[in-house]
Amino acid sequence: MLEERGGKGVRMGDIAKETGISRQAVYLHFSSRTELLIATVLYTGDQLDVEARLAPSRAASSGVERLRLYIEFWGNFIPDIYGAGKALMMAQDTDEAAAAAWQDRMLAMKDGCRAAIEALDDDGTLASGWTPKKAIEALWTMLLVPNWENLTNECGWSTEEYIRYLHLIAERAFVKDA
Amino acid sequence: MLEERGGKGVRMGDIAKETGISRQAVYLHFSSRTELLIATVLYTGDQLDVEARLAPSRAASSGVERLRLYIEFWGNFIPDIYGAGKALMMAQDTDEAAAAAWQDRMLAMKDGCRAAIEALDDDGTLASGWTPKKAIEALWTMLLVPNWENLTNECGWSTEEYIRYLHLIAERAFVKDA
DNA sequence: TGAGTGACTTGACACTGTGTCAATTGACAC
DNA sequence: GTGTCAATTGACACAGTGTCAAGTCACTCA
Repeated sequence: MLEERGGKGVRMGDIAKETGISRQAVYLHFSSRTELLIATVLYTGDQLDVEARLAPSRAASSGVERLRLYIEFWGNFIPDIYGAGKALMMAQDTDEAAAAAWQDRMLAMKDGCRAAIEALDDDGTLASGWTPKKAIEALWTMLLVPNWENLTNECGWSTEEYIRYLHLIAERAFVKDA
Repeated sequence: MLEERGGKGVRMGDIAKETGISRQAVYLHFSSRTELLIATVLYTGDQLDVEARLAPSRAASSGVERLRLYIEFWGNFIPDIYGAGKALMMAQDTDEAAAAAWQDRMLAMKDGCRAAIEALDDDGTLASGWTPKKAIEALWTMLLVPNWENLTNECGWSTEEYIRYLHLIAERAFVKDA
């Protein structure tokens, strides 16, 4: 349902109706809407076998390749978690627990950015002007979901275009002589 | 108040209390919370004399300079509208009118991106791999408020750092041989 | 057979915040 | 001295989340 509706307009009552149980029964399984959303995000991640999808980028033989493959992983991953993710993002404004949970997921994504930038740095191919820390933060920010949201929803970019142009930007910004 | 609290937790009753009138009297001036937020964003923009601040970038003698000056303008402008802007962004999720109003402001910002990229294109200095349309959309997305929010709030970047590193990224991504 | 248990149901209710409505007040203008 | 305008007070509707109490139904174990 979250996927169908882009994370918007899914209430506890809707979920109950859809599953054929009462609204109160939903609360017997999840103590709050936020807890349900968090569980959904985590479950979705598990189902999609994140580890397997990350394997290529982890196996990369150079920093540049690692960066490319990580962007490719992420660009293909976002669409699959967007519904639940968006709902959690929206809940952030009013719910501390939701904010912390989403923040945690995003910090996990940041680790991938760190790995890519550090690999570049180790190769001596991190572009001039950057400290690794600043480059990690910049790459991380670029990959945040609202950017993907704007490029796909407002600008009509496909997943392929998102990946292609993020490669372009990231390589020019972060890779020496790219 | 919006500025102080980062756009969060300002209710109609709080505004009433702060101004020393009743909550209902607020509704005599603004028919809804969204209308008040929109008015605040527009008023803030007027107060800050956007036109004057934009003058340098408009007077730029090259595409590269125009891009640089536009980023500088924007980087200095965001902090000043962030409070009201954030409140409007948060209202987007539940309120169509808020979404349309914020969208409209962001489209105005996109015009600046268009001017910069087209100036580059006219100079023949738009980097390879881009169509002007895609470059405009990419630059626009980079400059969106959530990115600034992440870099300043989560990463602790100052306005100066934001501007410096956005210059770096944008020039490498969009300017030929930069 | 009958007590206990666990998952679930129904229905009522508290809370928050937005927005509406009706009746009233006090000041100023002509 | 009447009209008007800005504001007031207080009550209320609405949506959505979360809580609570009482009851149902099936299954298990002694």
